[in-house]
Order: sequence, then C-alpha cells, then structure tokens
Amino acid sequence: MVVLVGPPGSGKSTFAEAVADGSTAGRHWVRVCQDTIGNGKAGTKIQCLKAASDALKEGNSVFIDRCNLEREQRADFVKLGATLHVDVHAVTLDLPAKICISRAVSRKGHEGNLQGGKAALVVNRMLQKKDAPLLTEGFSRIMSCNDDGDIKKAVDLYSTLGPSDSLPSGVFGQKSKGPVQVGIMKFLKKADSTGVEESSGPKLTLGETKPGQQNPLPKQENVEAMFSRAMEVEKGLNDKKKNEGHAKESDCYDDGSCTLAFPSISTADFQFDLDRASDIIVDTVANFLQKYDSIRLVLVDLSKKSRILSLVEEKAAKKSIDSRRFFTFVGDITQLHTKGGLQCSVIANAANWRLKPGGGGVNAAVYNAAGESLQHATKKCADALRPGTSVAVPLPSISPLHQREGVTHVIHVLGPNMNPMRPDYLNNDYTRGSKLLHEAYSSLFENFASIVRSHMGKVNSESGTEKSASGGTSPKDTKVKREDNHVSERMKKYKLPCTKANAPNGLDNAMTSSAVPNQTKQGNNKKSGVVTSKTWGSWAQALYELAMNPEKYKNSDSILETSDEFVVLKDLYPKAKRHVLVISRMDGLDSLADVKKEHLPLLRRMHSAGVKWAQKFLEEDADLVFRLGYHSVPSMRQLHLHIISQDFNSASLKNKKHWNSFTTSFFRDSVDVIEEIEQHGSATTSSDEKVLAMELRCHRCRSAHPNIPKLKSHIANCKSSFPSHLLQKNSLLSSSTMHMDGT
DNA sequence: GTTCTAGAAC
DNA sequence: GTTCTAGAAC
Repeated sequence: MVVLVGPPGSGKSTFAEAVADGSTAGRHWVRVCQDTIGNGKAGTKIQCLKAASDALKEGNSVFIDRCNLEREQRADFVKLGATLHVDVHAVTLDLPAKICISRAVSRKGHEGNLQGGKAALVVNRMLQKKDAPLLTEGFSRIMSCNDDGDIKKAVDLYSTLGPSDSLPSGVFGQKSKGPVQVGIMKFLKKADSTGVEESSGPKLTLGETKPGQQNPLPKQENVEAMFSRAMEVEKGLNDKKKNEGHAKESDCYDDGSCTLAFPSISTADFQFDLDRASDIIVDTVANFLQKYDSIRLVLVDLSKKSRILSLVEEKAAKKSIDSRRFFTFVGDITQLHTKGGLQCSVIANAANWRLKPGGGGVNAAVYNAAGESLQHATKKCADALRPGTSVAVPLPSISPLHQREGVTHVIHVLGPNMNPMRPDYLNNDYTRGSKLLHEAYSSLFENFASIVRSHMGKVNSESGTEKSASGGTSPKDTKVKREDNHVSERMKKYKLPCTKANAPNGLDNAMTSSAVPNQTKQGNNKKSGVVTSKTWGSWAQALYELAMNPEKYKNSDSILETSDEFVVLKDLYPKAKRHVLVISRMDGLDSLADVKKEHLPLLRRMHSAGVKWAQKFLEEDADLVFRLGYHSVPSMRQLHLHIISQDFNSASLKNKKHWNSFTTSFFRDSVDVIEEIEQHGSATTSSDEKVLAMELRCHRCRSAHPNIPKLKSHIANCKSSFPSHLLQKNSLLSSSTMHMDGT
C-alpha cells in the first residue's frame, strides 16, 4: 500500500494513474481516491479504508489518493497495512506551494470539485499543517519527491515493480530544490472572486513522464543479505558486550535508514597508526551517538581481514557502544546496497585535499562510481579541503551512485597525513595528527547529522521547503578559500593592521561604506599576493573598527555598553523593534567559523550580556520576544551576537536575505552554538546561500508569502505560537520565560 | 551591510 | 503605471 502525501495540485492522482497505467511488470494497482469514492458526494476516510482493505485482500497493490498531510490522517491506513500484513509506503509529493496552488487553481473538472479560487486557500492552509511522514508511524519506506524529476523516478520505480518484488526500506528522496519564489497571494486574491479559470501558473508536467524501462530494481535477496550480514556483525558485538542494553529501544527505529557509511580515514595511504586511529574512531562515534538518537554509523572496509575493523570492533564492544547503531561492515563502500545489501543514504569519501578524482583507494572508487556529476556537485560546495575537515555534497539524482545505491550525499573528509611521501606530512607528530583525525571524524559526523536533520525534519515543526534548502549541507567554513594553504595551521587569517591612517573617524563613518577610505580595503585584504581566507569588503569592516577602537565612538548613542571583551551596539539598521549586537573585541575572531573551545567563556559572557539587554527591553515592552544568535556566514567582520525581537517590525528589513538570515537555519541560536562548541570544539555553520534565497515563510505559522510587503502585513497580525523546536530549546526570551524581578 | 536601478511581475 | 526583486556598486 502506497500512501500518497501531498496537497491538492501536488499530482497525487496523476502519480497513481501513471503507475497504474504504466505498470509493466504485472503488478496490479488500484487507486483509492477520496474525491471520487463518494460517487458525487464528498468521500470519507472510512470509505477509503474499506476500499483499500478490499483491494488489498484481493491481492492488489493500492494507492491511497487523498492528501494525508497530517499524521493522524495517515494512521488508520498504516494500521490497516499492519493488520493485513502488507508493507505500507509513503510517497510524499513535496512540490513548491506555488506549483500546487497554480495547478489546483487552474484545473478544470476536478474530481473533488476543488478548483478555482478556493483551491488556493485550501492548499495554503493544508501546507501549514503538514507533518512529514516518519518511519515511526509504521511506514516501511518513505520516498520524498521534490520536483518532476523525482516524481518521474518514483513513477518508474513503482511501475516496474513486479508482483513479488519489493523495495528497500528506509527514507529516500533528496531534497535540494533551488530557491523558489512563491506567488501565492495572487491566487489567494482570486479566491475572493470566484470562478477564475485562466491558467497562469506553471503547467503540470507529470503527464509527460512515461514510465521508464531502465530501472535497475534492487533485488530482494540483497536486502536479506544485508540483514544477515549486519546481524552477524551485530551479534558478534552483542555477544562481547553482553546485555548492557543502555540504548532506548524506540530510538533506533526512528530513522533506520539514516545511515552513514564511512571508511577509516588516514589509515591507508596516510599511514596513520591503526591503534590510535581505532581509539579515535570509537571515541568520536561514542560521543556522537550519545548526542544524536536515531542515527546509524557503519565503518566500512574492503577486506575481511582488515585490522582497523577488528580493532574498532573490539574497542566498541569494550565501550558498550550500541551495536545496532554502530557496526563494522566488510564491503565496497560504493556498492553497499547492490552488493552488500546495506542501505546507506550518506557515504563518506576519504578525499584528497583538492577534492579531485584519482589517486587510489576509496577516493578513486567513489568518484568512479558516482560519475562526473559528483565532481560538478563537489565544485559547487568547495574547492579544497584541509586536514581535519569535511564537506557534504548533495549527490545529483542522475548519479549512478544515487540511482543504484540510494546514496543522497557524499561527505568528503580529509584526515592528517603521516606518510612522508605525501603532502603535508606531519612528521610523526601524533599530538597534532590525533587532534586532526578527531576533528575529521567530528566534522564528518556533524555534517551527516545536519543532513539527517534537514531531511528527516525536526519532527514536524519545519516546512518541507526549509528542510530542503538546508539539506545540501555545504558549510561555508569548510569551503576552503586558499588552495595553496590547505594545512590548518596555515589557514589562520591574516591579521589586519589597524592604523590611525585607515581607521574611520566616527561611528557614522564606520557604519557607512562611502566614508571609509579606500586604502582600508587594499591594506586589509591583500598583502603581497596572499589572498585572505575571507575577503571583507571595506564596508564590512565597520564592526571590526568599532571593536578595536570603541573609545572613538564613546559619544555615539548607538553604543549601549563597552567592556574589555565586547561592545553592545544598537544595530544601525535594526531589523526589528529592538535589535542590538554584542560585538566581541577579540582581534582575529571574525565570525562563527573561527570560534573554538577557548572562546567559550567569551561566548557565554556575550550571551549573558545579550540576555541582560533583552531583559531590559522586556521591562519596557513586555510583548516582545527575543532570540539571540549568530549568522552562519556574517556579512560584517568581527564576531557579533544578534539580540533581536521577533516582531521584525522595521523599515530596514527590506529583502529576502534579511528575512531568511533571521528566520532560517542560517540563524544559529546562541545556546546551540555554545552547546556545540562545548561538545565538539566548533560550531557547525551548516548553511549555504540557498537558505537565504528560500521562499518567504512566516517565522511563527510557517505560511508562505509571495513578497516582503505581503509577508510583513502577515507577520504584523500572526498570532500563531512559535515553532516547537524554538519553544523546546528555550531559544526564545519573553517576559514569561524570564524572571523580571531579577531573581 | 546599504543604495541604486533595470527590468520583471503585477 | 506601479510595485518589487535581484544584482552591481560601494
């Protein structure tokens, strides 16, 4: 049974019909459609359940063609599947709201009579309530389609499915849509004047897709092989560790497919000591598993006799690491699914620093298997890698590795080199080597976590679109900007000379680019041909100037507070009623990417200062709600913490970038940043430019809006509660969450 | 970061 | 004709 999930206009009926009509391998499909089941009257869920049950009992496969956007709406169908012992899949048609609405609005003769203006209202309302399907609901397989290409793939997959074939379990579907501008309001306007029928939106293209022929269906035996293989390993580990049983039962089921397969880093060509490496792997894995539930890591090596595998197994057992969530696996990392039967959505590549194909071992294998599209995709994310870092690359769906193995992302990792014949030889310095190897794994795992987070969703509080945009995790901090300096120690930024000659004269000058002398730019950013790791335009230096010489701006009423460690400044272009910055005064601490463990005390004090000011503002206006956080990739040099009220009522908030920089994952809550640094020494700036170009959504109710003015008029009145992840995390400061009496 | 403006969208 | 966005310049 396939439960289709999608709003009106997302193409559910078209999907089901395409599969049913194109079914080439003898499987018979029945479409259970709530719109038609009532024979003219409105259909009900009960009728659908009955029809589905009948069809299944007769040996048919069934599509449940109703919106099914909410968990509750799907539950009975999942239950029915369990009763009848059939697999229940979810196929989510997660297209941009704009497309669904335009289709729903402009279609004629719709089965359920949902067309014209009222469709727009219905779709927008529905999209706000949707819960992404989860494996925990009882689905054996979840597939998410984000564009017509995905849909075509899914149609092909199902229509070539023979009567006894089955599809691998897990979660599939890459979410990497480009920015989408949603033109919703025009349809909503039409909703008022009924009977609008002209078609102005994008055309439905699903109809054009013909079921394909070339689909290499995963074979059932492989899936079984996977289980027996994995179980063997798990059993081995289990036996050794006895019944420690510390892992919570339910956790592992959540995202069973959220699996990362990774090779041992640095131990092959880079000749890193195996004993030390295995310690580091086990340590880092243990930490990571503790931090995240429902994530699975698999260490892969080609050879059965692999020394690193046995060392790791042994140490993992000793540490009582949950063997369901971490185990070793013998096989080719590029053929885990087809040859080994192990489904992994993400694989790591032991990359070279140039991120280029070739060499040998895992890198060559991964590039070979993935085809050219991996090179292109990689290029978009980073030019080079330094030891101890990683970069996540969304694998295009055309890649054979994606199609055949179900791999949605490749994370390139570069470990330290202990081989004198290779570049950046560490000369047996295991203090540094170990540190770098640890960093490499941490970075790898964190990148993986971001992918999982963005794909699985923070349960249901986020919209699919938002998830998609942050899905292609390619942290800016790993985007290495200097090809020649790929050793981390050499990556330190060139410190700007701050002389009186090039320092602006006053705060207003510092805050406006036009008055900053031109030589500042040249003097700061270039020195004898060495390009700094981030080029800060002259206008971007203002906060830095202020942080270095706050006394110059003493008299400005923009400065609220100055200490040795930070300056508190009213943002010159506030994006909300209250918007202040706590600017660190530490030279060289340019942005979040530079922050390390040693800065934790500073970060905590900046946070406290921010809280203090938020509190002060709340005394004046108890209706405000504050959020404290950093921009993933700030435009202004010098680490600064934003304290911003969530009304976003400001004339200075003018464009999409402004909005998205405060309301998407681009904004990193101070509390989260501190926690991350405590736990693994650096902050993930897991965000790329895509999130900034994302469709505009209300930060409270997540509704989509076509442009800034419309968004603003919406947020002026939106009284929805904030998304649960913010409430749960305690990221919001309001008069009700603070002790206003000072206790 | 902002401002300016061409041209797209309405 | 007016509104709005996005890209370039600063």
